Amino acid sequence: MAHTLTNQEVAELFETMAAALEILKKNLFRIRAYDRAAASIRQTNQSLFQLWQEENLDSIPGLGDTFIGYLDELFRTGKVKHFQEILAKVPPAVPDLMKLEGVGPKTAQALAAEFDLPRGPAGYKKLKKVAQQGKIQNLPGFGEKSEQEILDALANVTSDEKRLLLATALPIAEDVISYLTTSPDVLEAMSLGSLRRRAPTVGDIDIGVKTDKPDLVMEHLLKYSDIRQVLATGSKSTSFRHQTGLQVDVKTQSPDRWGSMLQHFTGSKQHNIHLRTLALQQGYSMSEYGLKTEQEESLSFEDEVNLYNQLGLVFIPPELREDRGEIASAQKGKLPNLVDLKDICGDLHMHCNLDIPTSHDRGANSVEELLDKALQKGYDYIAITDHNPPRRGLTAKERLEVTRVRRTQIQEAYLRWQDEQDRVVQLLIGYEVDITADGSLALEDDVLAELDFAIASIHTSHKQPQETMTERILTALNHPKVRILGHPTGRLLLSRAGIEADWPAIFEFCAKHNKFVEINASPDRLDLPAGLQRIAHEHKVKFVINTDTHYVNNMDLMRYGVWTARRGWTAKNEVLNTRNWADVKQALTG
DNA sequence: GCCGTTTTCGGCCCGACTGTTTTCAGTCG
Repeated sequence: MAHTLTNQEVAELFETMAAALEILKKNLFRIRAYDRAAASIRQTNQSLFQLWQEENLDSIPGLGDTFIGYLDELFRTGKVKHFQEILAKVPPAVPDLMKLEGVGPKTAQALAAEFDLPRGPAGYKKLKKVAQQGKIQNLPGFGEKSEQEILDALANVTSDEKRLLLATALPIAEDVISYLTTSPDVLEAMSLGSLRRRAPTVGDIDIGVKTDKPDLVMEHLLKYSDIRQVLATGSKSTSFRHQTGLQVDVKTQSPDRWGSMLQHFTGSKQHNIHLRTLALQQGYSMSEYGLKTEQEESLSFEDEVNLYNQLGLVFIPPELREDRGEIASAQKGKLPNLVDLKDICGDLHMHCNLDIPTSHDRGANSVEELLDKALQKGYDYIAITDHNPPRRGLTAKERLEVTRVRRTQIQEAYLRWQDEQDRVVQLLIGYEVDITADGSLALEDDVLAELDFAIASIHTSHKQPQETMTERILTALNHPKVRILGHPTGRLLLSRAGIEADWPAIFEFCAKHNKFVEINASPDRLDLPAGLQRIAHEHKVKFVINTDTHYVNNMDLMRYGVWTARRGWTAKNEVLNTRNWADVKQALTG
């Protein structure tokens, strides 16, 4: 009987092992190997368990023969004997204690051993008690301040650990940046880290400031009104907890080293480690300040392009910096020509507010409002794709009837609107059709025949087993009217994992039958995820980037879809809605 | 314990900040 574990659970296990080995003062590089493997597992989109079943675990960087052996044992038996032996040697409370801010393996070990702390909430409770009694400050290596810090960390333990959607964090960062730039000493300020890499969710906000007067900038920053608590402050770096609970790190750098600082704090960590290893091979030691030769000569960089070039690489866009092969590709000068927001010529998935029965939520705005916005954005075409009429409560005949009425109403509104414009915005009329649990579409063929095209999406029964799900999707895609697979995995960031399916089989089908795979720009979806896009490329799949607009201003979220596509290494020529109207019309209705 | 346009052995990224320290260890990113 196999034991299913999520990637997160396995990653945590490896992190716990790394901490235990550190406490036991084992070889530093062995510890680092566990940490690297954990990081690698965390950022893998594919299920580790599934990869194990397919004997593909060696495709994950950082997993060698030994680790793969451990994982094999873990998935077969639910435990790893070697891990249990190691973990038995450290107090059981250590992993929980390490979740506290400022508490690492050594501190956790010292506290757990001294006070005989149990694991979980009981351990936190006892720790709080001894801290309040002033018993911690008397331990060697501890003092009054570290005791207080432990109390502060305990107070934050529940509210912490939160990740936010990219679209939630970005405006917070933009507010801090706009405050910073009110100081004349700030020459430039921009978000770095996972925010700049446009990761789907972010755990903190990193901001870089270009300045010649770092002390004055930090002084200015500490007066920012939304600071809840200052965590650390110096002239190079200040960290604070924002009112929202999010941690914000602000770093300063002089203009002559701005490029190195951007690179360093944009990360990712794994990308930087790889890059520094490459630098070492070329005789440089690399840091946030620049490169140093073996003769201690320093090279500084005002911008990132020069820095990458110095290492023999073409510039790597931030979205690619995840150590997923981008460094090797940049050495060969072979990075894809990534799609850009300005390449987008239209939006092919949006919902309007016509009073026609729909199976899911209707849009909030009229056809004319959507067209106005499309014109304003310079689009050449849009598609209005409301949810299909429901199966319950309507007869097949009524579904056909409301579909015809809808089409007439949209067309009349469109013609009236277009008549008043100098520029043409082309319009397609479709539905977003539910893929029902058995793979049939939620509409009859004669209703589908009324449409220009259909997007097929899963909105129910997300938990079907992989084989059923795959068959279900392939059956739906097989209908000639269906041209787009909408929000393919159905994931909702921070709340729902995506479906399990045989993606290579689905992608192969899509490529062969000219079906387009949607990259949904809705900030809580960002679906198809980057890792699956990479697999889709291998099968020569074409994509379409859509906003799935329900409120007219959602059309401005297109940039999130483009960023997601870029993170998946998707090039302009792989995206349908970068093409002209004739191509799009042919592709969706031909 | 991983990994290889130097290698199947011998390397393995770099620095800021903090607290408790008389020169540094621990934590974090």
